[in-house]
Amino acid sequence: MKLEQATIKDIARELNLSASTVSRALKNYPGISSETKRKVKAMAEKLNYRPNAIALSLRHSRSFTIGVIIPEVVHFFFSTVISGIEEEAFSRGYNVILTQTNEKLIREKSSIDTMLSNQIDGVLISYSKETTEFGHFSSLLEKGFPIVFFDRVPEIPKAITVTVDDFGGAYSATKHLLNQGFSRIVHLAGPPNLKISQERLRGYQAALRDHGIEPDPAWVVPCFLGTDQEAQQVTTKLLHSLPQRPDGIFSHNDMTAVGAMMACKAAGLRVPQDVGIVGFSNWQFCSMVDPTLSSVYQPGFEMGVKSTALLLDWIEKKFKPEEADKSVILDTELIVRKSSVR
Amino acid sequence: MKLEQATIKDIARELNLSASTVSRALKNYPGISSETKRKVKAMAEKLNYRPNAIALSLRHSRSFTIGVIIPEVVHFFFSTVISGIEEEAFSRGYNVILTQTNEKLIREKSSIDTMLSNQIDGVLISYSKETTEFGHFSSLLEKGFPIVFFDRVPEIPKAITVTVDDFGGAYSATKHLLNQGFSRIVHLAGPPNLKISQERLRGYQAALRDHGIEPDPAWVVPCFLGTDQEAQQVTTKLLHSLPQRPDGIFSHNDMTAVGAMMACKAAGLRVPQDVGIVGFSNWQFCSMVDPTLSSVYQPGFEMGVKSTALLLDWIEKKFKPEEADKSVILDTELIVRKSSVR
DNA sequence: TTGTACGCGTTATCAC
DNA sequence: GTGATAACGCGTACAA
Repeated sequence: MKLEQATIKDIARELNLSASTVSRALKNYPGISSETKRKVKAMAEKLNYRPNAIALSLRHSRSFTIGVIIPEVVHFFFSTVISGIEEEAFSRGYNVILTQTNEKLIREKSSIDTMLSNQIDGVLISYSKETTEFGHFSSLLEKGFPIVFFDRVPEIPKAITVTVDDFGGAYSATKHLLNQGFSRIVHLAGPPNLKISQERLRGYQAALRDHGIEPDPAWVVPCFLGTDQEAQQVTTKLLHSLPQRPDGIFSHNDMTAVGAMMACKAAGLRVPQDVGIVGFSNWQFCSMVDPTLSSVYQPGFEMGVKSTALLLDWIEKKFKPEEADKSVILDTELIVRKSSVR
Repeated sequence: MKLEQATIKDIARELNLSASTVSRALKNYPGISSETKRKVKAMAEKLNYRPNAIALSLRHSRSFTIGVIIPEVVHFFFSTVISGIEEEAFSRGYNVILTQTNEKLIREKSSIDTMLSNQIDGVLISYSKETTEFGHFSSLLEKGFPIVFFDRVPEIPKAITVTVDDFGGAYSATKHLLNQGFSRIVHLAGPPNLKISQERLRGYQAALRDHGIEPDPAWVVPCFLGTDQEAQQVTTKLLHSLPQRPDGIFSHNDMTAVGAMMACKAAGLRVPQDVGIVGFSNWQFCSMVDPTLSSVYQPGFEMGVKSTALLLDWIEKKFKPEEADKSVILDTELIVRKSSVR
């Protein structure tokens, strides 16, 4: 059974009017008798009329729909971004169609394809870990198609981006550990093709240097999967392999920070007395683990709102992307909890 | 700048053919010379032709899009369900448009409205905590519009539902606590208008009775928000207000279970030696808290796949909802960790 | 083997 | 104050 939606024609037939009159009456056009308007609206109500957005899209070559492409919904951070996106989009009369790539480049490309088929007006993208070249983005950008990148942003010309201050967040996290008297600080690093990983690494290094410590590459260990299991293994190995046992860990995300914490506890080390730990993102569970985990808060909701606002402004031609650099960097905030204070 | 998509007409013009010939050639209709097909396809490639899904929707009165309405994406459980939904939908050629209600009834209703305007072919719903009457669902169902409910399902006629065995999960969780020697077990209960809450409560009560314990209403405490803070407060109060101190906690979700755990630790009680705790859902962080949290696993991904399969089968008329009860109950599994084993 | 005409729902434009 | 027509992109019954 398909839902038989009443159309303008149905209303017109019932009232012996033309479709155009009905259309005008519904939209309160001048030059329609108020009597007619009344009758039309009553009938629309009675037939439970709902404008057909598909027909409107076809007519206007505008779908009032934006696409969102993210790696995974299960990430707490992305969940909060989504909330921000929906908030802004709905309040401005746009729909949102969402796909996750599961970190696969193929999915990323096919998502864009189907979205274009569906005549989306623009797209918000945070790309996958597999993505290393950006041809599928830049070809669209060159045609003037509105794209705003958030969080995981490519370094290509004309790209409009919304990020957080990853460098600053990493810097203050590391500085905080140093201030607490931790000096042999390792960094569990994210995938190097993501700019956020690079920035967090740079922030870590800068803080060390400013504290008179020359960063040692051996103290930067890859945790590219970003899972707690991986971090647990890596950290366990780390505690034995380095010439000096690390006494601080700055991790590129919270899952890995918790993994590191578990590894430390399993090795008989006390957190924070023996090892100080700081994560990145401030996920829900930071306040639930024991000891509670210090972390760098990223304003996910705000990022969603801001990216969407930029995209819709672009779509609605409230600015031209070439006119000015509209890219945005949002502030982070270090949330100090027990895992890093001794 | 709008993206100037090439249309069938463009291809036709370039090749001095009619639009219909191009259309047929692209779809490999018989009775088109292979030479023409070749030329058309080459030109389609060259112009980067993409069929306009909007036009197709209008023509077929089918959008090949399904709607998904959930309370919140930030819930780990719902995130996994979404993954399952996307998986099944995409593999069968459908798009997904997602909205979250933020537990608001108004948002739920308006979401349905905009989705209907967008001519979705069917909808998957897990309703909000505010929803207590189901007129906005049943009126659609009566018109034969395909709706499949998952997880939070209403008890209305004709509703097709996919749930997990909440009763069974709660029963085995409680039984497990009893078997471990905990006997004064409280239940942190969810909102009573949700059937899942009722079932989890019933499972808890049944397990107690089967163990010769008559359930005491005073031992069932509301935790309707479902947050860890709320649970922490409630539990702290609980530890002092009851005539006998509880030695076991079965909570209706994991956040509240962790809140309870924190309250117990803060009160100087050891988990699991003094108090055994079991949660529900098996969120990511269960293995990250200390002690690790026992919980009832719900197959979220599978739930997404199954609900979507049912919905699409209905849409594609592979079954008529009135013919048979197609509702599905998925098995849960108790994951025993440290918080409940002494 | 290919072309013509029409309709899906809506609205801008021109006509009366 | 209201009606007829055309157009958005596509597919198909019918005609040639």
